[in-house]
Amino acid sequence: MTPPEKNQPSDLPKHRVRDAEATKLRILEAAKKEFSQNGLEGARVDSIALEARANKRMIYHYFESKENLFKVVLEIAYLDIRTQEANLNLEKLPPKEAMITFVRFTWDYYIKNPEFITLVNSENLCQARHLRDSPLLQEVSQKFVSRIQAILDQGAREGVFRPDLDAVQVNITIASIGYYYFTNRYTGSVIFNRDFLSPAALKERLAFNTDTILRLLCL
Amino acid sequence: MTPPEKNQPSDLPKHRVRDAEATKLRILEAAKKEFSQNGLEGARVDSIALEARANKRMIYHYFESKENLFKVVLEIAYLDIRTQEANLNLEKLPPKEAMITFVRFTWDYYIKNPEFITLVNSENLCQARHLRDSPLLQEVSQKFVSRIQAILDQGAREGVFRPDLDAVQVNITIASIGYYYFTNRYTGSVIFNRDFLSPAALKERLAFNTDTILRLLCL
DNA sequence: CGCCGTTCGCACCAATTGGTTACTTAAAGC
DNA sequence: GCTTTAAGTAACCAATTGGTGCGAACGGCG
Repeated sequence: MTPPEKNQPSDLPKHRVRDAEATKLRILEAAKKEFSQNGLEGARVDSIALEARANKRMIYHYFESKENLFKVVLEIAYLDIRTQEANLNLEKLPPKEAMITFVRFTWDYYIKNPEFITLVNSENLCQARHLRDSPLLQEVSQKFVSRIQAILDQGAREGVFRPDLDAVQVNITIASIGYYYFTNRYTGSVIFNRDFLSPAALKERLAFNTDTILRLLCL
Repeated sequence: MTPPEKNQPSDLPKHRVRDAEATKLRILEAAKKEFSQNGLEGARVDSIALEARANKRMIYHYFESKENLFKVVLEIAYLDIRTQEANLNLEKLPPKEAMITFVRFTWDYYIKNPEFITLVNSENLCQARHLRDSPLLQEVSQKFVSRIQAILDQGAREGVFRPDLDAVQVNITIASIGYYYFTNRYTGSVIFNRDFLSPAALKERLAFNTDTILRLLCL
């Protein structure tokens, strides 16, 4: 009797075709999942290898150590959110619309990329020792802050925003009111006896957050 | 030659006096420190025993397992912040002053109890499985929300606050703008190239947060 | 004083962990 | 085709981990 899945011609072969890049990507994807679910200490290298359908030896071949693998995963995650944010082209919008869009983008990003938050939490638990010397990340972040500052300044010039708003403070506030909601959704659900992730709750919270930020920014 | 510290008569004796309560307390204190520094998975039972100057066997005797020890530590931490908050007697203050005091209290609590934040983060990493069934905590939290709601309602009646403010949303916002600042201070310092914990930065952020909340609450 | 439960300490275990040695095999270059 | 380089595998290891078995000793009670 032939195997039923004939439409997968020798799919999942015993000896996979050699493809270093694909293997690296699978490892990175599996590592992101494992690290975000279990933290840096809780993550198991064997689990990552299994999930990536790669041999454990390959992980050490490509990424040297568990710690370094975490560092790479984290850097990619940071670069991703900054890249997507840059692609919003906020500077082409009126300041108020730009900030509303930015608040919504940050919110949506957390929803679509829940791993990001737990990865950042893990990095802070170990005092950011992995990206302490990451000049690329610092440069990208610097540009990011400058873009937000330009929007705030433009808004002030147009008379819709308060003058002298600090982009760092504003950005911390925007990130925090979304970040906290998601990172603490489990304890929050217990304490406040609410489902934090119901569509209604999500919609209500985003509206609340947008309102909070507009009240903070506008004259 | 006699030992110099005569004022400590046989302090740190080889065979410590038997005191179950004191031993439990030392274990809990050491556990809080270890869990908050290394997370649930990263924490080492041997380290806790060493730090507590107790035998590892005692930890399992009094607390059954590492997981249960974490649960007890976490519950105590939650009860502590709620107890201190209740002792503020916010209801005796005018609504606006009450909320300003509450924002400052939350902020100060995070500064004085940095372990609280990392413990909560650890609990959320494992989806709050330890305090999922903690009726005591749920009851305390319920009263806490009611107190804040009473203040918001009173403020609305007096015409200083907007009507129909949701105490849960407001409280999440107040907690978040402080919590995020501290939990992400390490990655934040790298990304924004600032010292998040300098006295000037702390003062500025508290002022910013108080302003943010007043703009959110007031008419 | 002597009993006995509680408090404590040592040595130990089975299981798991991150990481490695030694080898095989596919594919790119000539 | 043949060689060389790199991709991939399996078995293994030393160290560490959460957790225990068991005996010792302190101290309250009768």
